[in-house]
Amino acid sequence: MTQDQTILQLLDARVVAALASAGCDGAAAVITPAARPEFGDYQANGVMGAAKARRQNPREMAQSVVAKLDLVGIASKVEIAGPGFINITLDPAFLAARAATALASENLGLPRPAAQRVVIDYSSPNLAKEMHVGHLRSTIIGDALARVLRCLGHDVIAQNHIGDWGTQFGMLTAFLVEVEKGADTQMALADLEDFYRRAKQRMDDDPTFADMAREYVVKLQGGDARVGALWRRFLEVSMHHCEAVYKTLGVGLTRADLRGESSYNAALPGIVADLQTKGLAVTSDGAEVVFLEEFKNKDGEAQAYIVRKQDGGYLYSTTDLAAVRHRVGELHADRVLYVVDQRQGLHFQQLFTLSRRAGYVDDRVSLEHVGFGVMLGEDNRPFKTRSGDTVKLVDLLEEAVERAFVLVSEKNPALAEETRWEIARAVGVGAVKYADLSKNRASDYVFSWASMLAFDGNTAPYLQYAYTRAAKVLRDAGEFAADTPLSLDARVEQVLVLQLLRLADTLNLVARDTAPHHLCAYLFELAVVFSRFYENCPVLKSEGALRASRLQLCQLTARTLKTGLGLLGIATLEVM
RNA sequence: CCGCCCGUAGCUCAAUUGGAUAGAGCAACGGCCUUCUAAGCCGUAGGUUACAGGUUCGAUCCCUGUCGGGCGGACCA
Repeated sequence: MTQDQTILQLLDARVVAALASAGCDGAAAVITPAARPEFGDYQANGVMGAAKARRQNPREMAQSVVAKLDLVGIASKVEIAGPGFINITLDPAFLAARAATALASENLGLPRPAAQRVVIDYSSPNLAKEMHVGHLRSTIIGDALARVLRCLGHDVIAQNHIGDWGTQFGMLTAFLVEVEKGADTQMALADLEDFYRRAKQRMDDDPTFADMAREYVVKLQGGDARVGALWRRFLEVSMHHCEAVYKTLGVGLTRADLRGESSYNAALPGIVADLQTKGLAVTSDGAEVVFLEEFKNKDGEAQAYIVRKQDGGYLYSTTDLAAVRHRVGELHADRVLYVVDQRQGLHFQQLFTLSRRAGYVDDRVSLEHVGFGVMLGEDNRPFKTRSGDTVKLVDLLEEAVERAFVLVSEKNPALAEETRWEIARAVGVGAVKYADLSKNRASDYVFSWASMLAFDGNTAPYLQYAYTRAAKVLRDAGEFAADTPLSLDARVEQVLVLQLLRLADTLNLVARDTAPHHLCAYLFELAVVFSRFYENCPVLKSEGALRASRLQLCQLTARTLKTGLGLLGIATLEVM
């Protein structure tokens, strides 16, 4: 059983109807949760705007809207305040009934909108190197969005657009041949960063090697079997590194989601030829270039978007054009999300403009660059360690788990060591992910070990802790009548239910704005309200219908926290 | 030179897209464990939302300008 409307949507529909009856056809209701407790539970802000547009007195219009407003069985109080706000307090019996429906539902009563096919391009590491902290954001933001959109009933196709093609693979495969004379492949590639550095060094030191590397690029691109085999071996080892990180992170990407740059290689000449045929690409200084007048260069002329270099090589512009054509033409995407850092904003604007002009994407398809800010160091410069390297993702996660283990052992020394490690993994990795996901993705943010590895306050462990508290109460309660009508007498119980019932609105917001931090904020607020309830409303010590009612609130809270954290890719624990 | 993003409490971040008295966490200070896990709860303090104008019933949000940061801008991605 699912609700066909959230409370917010229900109120919106009712207020819109009332506005229409009051002579404001088409006016928006603008419902939001109440800004302050004394304003009730929800407020409608639309009257002021409607009155302004019609040059009428907003207070009077609010009067006539409220007179037409039918909230029988929904609200216990409707008031007009300030310049024309309509404040709505919901009837506790209505809340209780909605909560009961959510409890009885398999999926917490989440609505299922008309499903879209959504292609999400995320993670997309460069396989020439090891994943570093910079890859964290794309990976976990994309993963969270994929989970949320699937939960809402959309058909999500993940595309891990790995960097598995390009000139550096000539150098790497050539170097692989050299090192294999001495050691075995696994050993040599145990540390990819090191391997890359050594290969680069050879390039700089030895002209003969550099020539060989260039020759290998040509061979690889020409389909040479031997170099191709080396390339595949290298990728295999590199993918294992990535998969280890995905496993630790709890990210759902699999081999089936791989669709690397190399897979578009064969399509690139066709893309350029097609752009030429359509009169979009022209030869300029030996390169194939599309001039887009939407974008001006420094002389105020149409800016160049190069799709083939002078030397005949292709660029990521070409690859991305092939990819978007594939995603829309063959995967039939209604919406394509690119979870790629903000610096590539201009590239995506050009890509989107050109792919529409070339007819690869029609107007019904939404192309969205889900850009995120770069990670900065504490000096506000792009994040690097003291030695100038970036921090490897595996090292960050390992550090987080170890610190969490120390803490778990302090708090709960009686637990078996293996159990403590299990908790430490969920807590440590959860903390890192939450620290990142809880921030607005658009702005740059400062990397700090302290805040990534914090376990108090607005952090994943706080949410996990709230879950274990609810779970423990339920375990200790034993059997209870789970269909007892809810009695929401205490205000804190009403507020808890109100928050519980806002999950669907939150997920809609996350899906619309591609912004997982709204879900973090929601879950934090839920945990705060639950903790307040937990402190003020004894559950196991209460009796009869009240006990059963409170146990159901624990149950709905536990399920909501588990679901919500699950959508962020963060594990919950029965004990911590 | 042009373009995009950003500037909010000491620090790290929010603010449901123009709504009411700008909210959290950390750090600081004070209180609460013979009552379901104190990774918790309650309280105090902390703000001219970079600055100056403008638009209107109302601006952190929109417009103009200034200052300060980050990033892009023909052959890396």
